This record gives sequence, structure tokens and C-alpha cells, in this order.
Amino acid sequence: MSGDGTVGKALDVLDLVAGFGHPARFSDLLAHSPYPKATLYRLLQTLVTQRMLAFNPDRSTYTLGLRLVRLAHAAWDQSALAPIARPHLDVLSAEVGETVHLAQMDHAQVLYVDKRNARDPIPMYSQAGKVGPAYCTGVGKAMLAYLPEANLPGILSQQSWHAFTAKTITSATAMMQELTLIRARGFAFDDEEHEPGIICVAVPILSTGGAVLGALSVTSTTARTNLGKLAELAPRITQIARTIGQETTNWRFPEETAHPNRERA
Amino acid sequence: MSGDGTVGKALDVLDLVAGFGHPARFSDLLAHSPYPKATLYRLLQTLVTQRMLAFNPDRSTYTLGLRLVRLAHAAWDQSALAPIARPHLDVLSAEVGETVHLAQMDHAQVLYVDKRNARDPIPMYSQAGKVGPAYCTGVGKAMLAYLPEANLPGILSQQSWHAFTAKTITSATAMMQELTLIRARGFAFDDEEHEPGIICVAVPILSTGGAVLGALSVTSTTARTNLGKLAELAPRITQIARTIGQETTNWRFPEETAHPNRERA
DNA sequence: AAAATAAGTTTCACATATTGGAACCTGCAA
DNA sequence: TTGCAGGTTCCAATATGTGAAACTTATTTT
Repeated sequence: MSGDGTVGKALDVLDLVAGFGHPARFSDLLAHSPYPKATLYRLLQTLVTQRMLAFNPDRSTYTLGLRLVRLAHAAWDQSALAPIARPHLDVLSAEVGETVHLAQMDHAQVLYVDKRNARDPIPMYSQAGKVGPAYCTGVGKAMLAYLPEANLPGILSQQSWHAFTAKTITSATAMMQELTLIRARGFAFDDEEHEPGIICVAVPILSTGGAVLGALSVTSTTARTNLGKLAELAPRITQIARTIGQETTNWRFPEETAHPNRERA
Repeated sequence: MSGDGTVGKALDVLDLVAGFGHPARFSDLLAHSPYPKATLYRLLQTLVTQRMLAFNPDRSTYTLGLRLVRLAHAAWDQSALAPIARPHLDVLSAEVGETVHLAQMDHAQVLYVDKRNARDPIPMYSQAGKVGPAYCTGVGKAMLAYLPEANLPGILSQQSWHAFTAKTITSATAMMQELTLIRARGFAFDDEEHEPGIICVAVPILSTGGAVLGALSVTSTTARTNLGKLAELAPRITQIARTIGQETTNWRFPEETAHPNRERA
């Protein structure tokens, strides 16, 4: 598959372990891996000594390792968008009192990188970090609409176009029309296209150069509101998204000199 | 070094990029990497195609990739301790109104996996994920005290014993005494051993079998309180830690059958 | 504008790490 | 004892990775 040399294979194994929602045994992994027993065994060993995986000798199971958590912390922290956007998410969340999502494109999918929930703010790890489809979510469509046209065919061809609901857009051509509409309007809706009863408004977050950095959305239910009312929030959301976009663009590393790299033990 | 074949080198490079707090150029990385130009170049390319790193062609810089964020989500989510402990951290945080830390041992260091801050609860990624020394933090000492004796010499020999403050414990022998004291008392203090003015109480989180799962601490400042007052919190913290330990132990995977692995696109 | 320098990329003969079939250990059940 | 499944190790064949050096851009300097 994606196998780019040994590293690619090792990372595949990492994904495999991550895919199980629980500690996995060697034989579980073997059954779901394309690699022969000895090869998988060695890959696992390597990952364990690298502390990307942890091996529990009592139960002889593999789980994801703490080095991953450390790397991930760094990943989130130095992604330009998420840390900058956070205070703005707080503001928006407080103002609208509805679920707020921050997402980025990952491959051809949507990756939720942060989230706010009205009543009790849910710490991000729990809910963010998940991936979702691009073609039937508000944030996905908002980003697609502002992507360079050259990239679109490639990305659209990777969508699964599964009809989650009767309103799901299920073809690239229909999507192209929708995207034109979104560009004209400046924001995107999700009109129960992914889950029945769930609707949202989403706006893209653009760099000052116009590049898509991510998307911001406010989600609610048809029981509580409707698209018309959500649309009224769009100017405010757009304003916040523009601020985030500008701050992120400006946060362009003013040529550090010192090397703040971790010292080796 | 840690170099376990190609995978080890690739992960070293990943750490290197993570070590910079900002997007890094090829030459920056080259200057701080033990690998020759061509080798580093290829490793970077591999990591980029694997989406563990992202390359920005405009500025020709490398940053950590989104695949890492996804993996990290899974890592945190299926680590037995952190998700189970979260609601308890919320409770403790609300009760004591001080900073609360949840930590685990990583190698011979302390990894903070979750955190609560009194005023505005800070979502974990931002502040947690950091590593700290074991020998001069409350959580570190609490865990050391309950580790199997056989593991102790190895771990203690890896401590740097840097005297952050005048009160820092700076030798393995002194630490052994301190650990005996901690076991007798059932909880650990950090008496300004890491940062002046910062004090904390910490208790270990143990499985019902007695294995160290992590540690829980409440941190404050000498300006606001003192060790005596912090000690009064110990019974409550211990109680919560015991609950977390029990729940974590009980949450022992009841032999799943189906394979809930992510489908490949 | 030309020359000099630096930054990034590719090449290729060579060394090494990876491969995976098969043999080999366990522990456990019949 | 035998059988068997999960797990671990071997080792020759070979695919992969290596890195000095050559080569292309960019970016200065003269």
C-alpha cells in the first residue's frame, strides 16, 4: 500500500495498532496485516524499542506508546492554526452557545483539530482528532470551495460519496455546483447531509494570501434552530475566521537564531 | 544512540523537527542532525509522503504532520489511564481550585498526560504532553516510590540530578531515603525542588495489583499555601487516585471479537 | 551583469538492513 | 506423552538504505 520503504511499513503497523480501540495481541495484528509473521514481529519490536508502541508482557499486548503522545503535543502546539484559533473558539463558543468545530484538511478528509461544546466545554482530545468526510460536512465543503481549482479533481475523486442521508451530495458534478454557491455566499451549510437532524454553518479560514488554512463551524440541530437562523451567525463567524486567518498568516516565524531543540539525555 | 535501523533514524528526525518550536528549514535540520545531507533529505521525504511531516513549498519548511495528530488522538484515547481519569480530574479540580496534574512514567522521565487549571480549564494538548524530570517533581517521586525495586536502580541512574533549587534532591542515595519516607506517608511532596515557590502534593495511582499506573498531584505556590495545608488534601487525592486505579484495572478488555480497525480509503 | 557562494537535489557504487520461509521454542490441552 | 497454537529466532538472498560527490538551482557579492 502506502509502503514507502521500511518506515512506511512501520507506520502502517502503528496505524494498525491505533485502529484497534484496545490493546492488541500479536496474532490479532498478524491477522490484519499484510506482512509475514517474522516481518511484523520485527517491526513491532522496533516500534516498541522506539517507544512508539508499548508492550505489556503480562498480557502480551501492544498499545500505542507515550512517545507518540509527546510528538503529538508538539504537533498540535506548533501547528500554526490550532493554538492561535483557540481563544477565538472560546469567544465564539461563549457567544453562540452551540457546538463549535475547528477543522483542517488531511489528505482528502476533514480532521477536527479542536472543538467547543456549549454546556460543558469538552477537552479536545476526547472529541477532536477524529477524521470525517469532506463532501458532506460544513467544514469540509467550506474548505473545498476555496481550494485551488487544480487540486479539486484529485480530492473530489477520493470522496466516497456515500449517501448518509437523503440530502447528501453524492457526485463530484453536483459538488462543483454547491461549491460555486458557497463561494458566492461566502459560507457553507451542512443541511443534514451527514446526520439527520444535524445542521451547521461553516466558513473557511484563509491566509491573507487566500490559501485554505482550515474551517470554522457552528453546529446545531433542527430541533433547536434552522438554516435561516444559523445564517445570521455567518457574519460573526466569518469575522472571527478572518481574524484567525490574519493572525496565523502574521505568525510567520521571525527568523529564530537560537536552536531550542530538546537536549538528548 | 537510539538508532534502531531506518525506522529509528526516521523517528529521530521526527523528534528533531518537533524539537524546533517552529517550521524548520532543511539546513536548520541538517545542522542539528547527525545524518549526512543526502540521508537526511531522503528521511525527510519519506516522512513527508507518510504525512508525518508536512512540507511547505512556499517557505520550504518542514512541520509536523496531521497524521501525527490522528495517531495521538488514538494514543490518548486508548491509554487506559487518561480517559478514565478525566472526570475525576474535573471533580478534584473543582474541589481544590488548584492546578491538578495527571502524569505517567515515560522512560525515566515524567510525562504529563492531563492537567486542570483552576480558573479556566485548559484543554490538554496545550499544556500536557510535556515531559519533566522524575527526581524533583511530586508526581515523579510518587511514582518512583511505588515502582518495583528491581527497576529503581536503572531509572535512578538515568536522572540528571541537576540542582534546580537548593532543595532539590541530587543523589540516588538521598532519593532512596526520600522514597522510603514517601511510602511510609503514602504521598509525596514537591517542596520547591523544581521551581522556587512551587509546591505540590502527589499520590501514586496504582492498579489493584499494585503496579504503578501514574500519579496525581495538586500544585500551588508558597505564596498561597504551605505543605501542611496541602497535606490535608492528601486523603481526598488518595481516595480519587484509588478510584482511578480501580476503574483502570477493571477496564480490562473483555476479549473483543470483531475487528474495529479503520478501513483504508 | 558576471562571479562567487550557499541551499537544495540527484546520482550511483557500495554496504547494510530487511526479508520471510522454515525451524524452533514455549506453554497448555487432550 | 503427544499435539497444537501462539510466539520467537535463524539465515541466505536480496531489496533498501547510505553518503561522498556531482549537479542544479537560488541568493549574494563584486
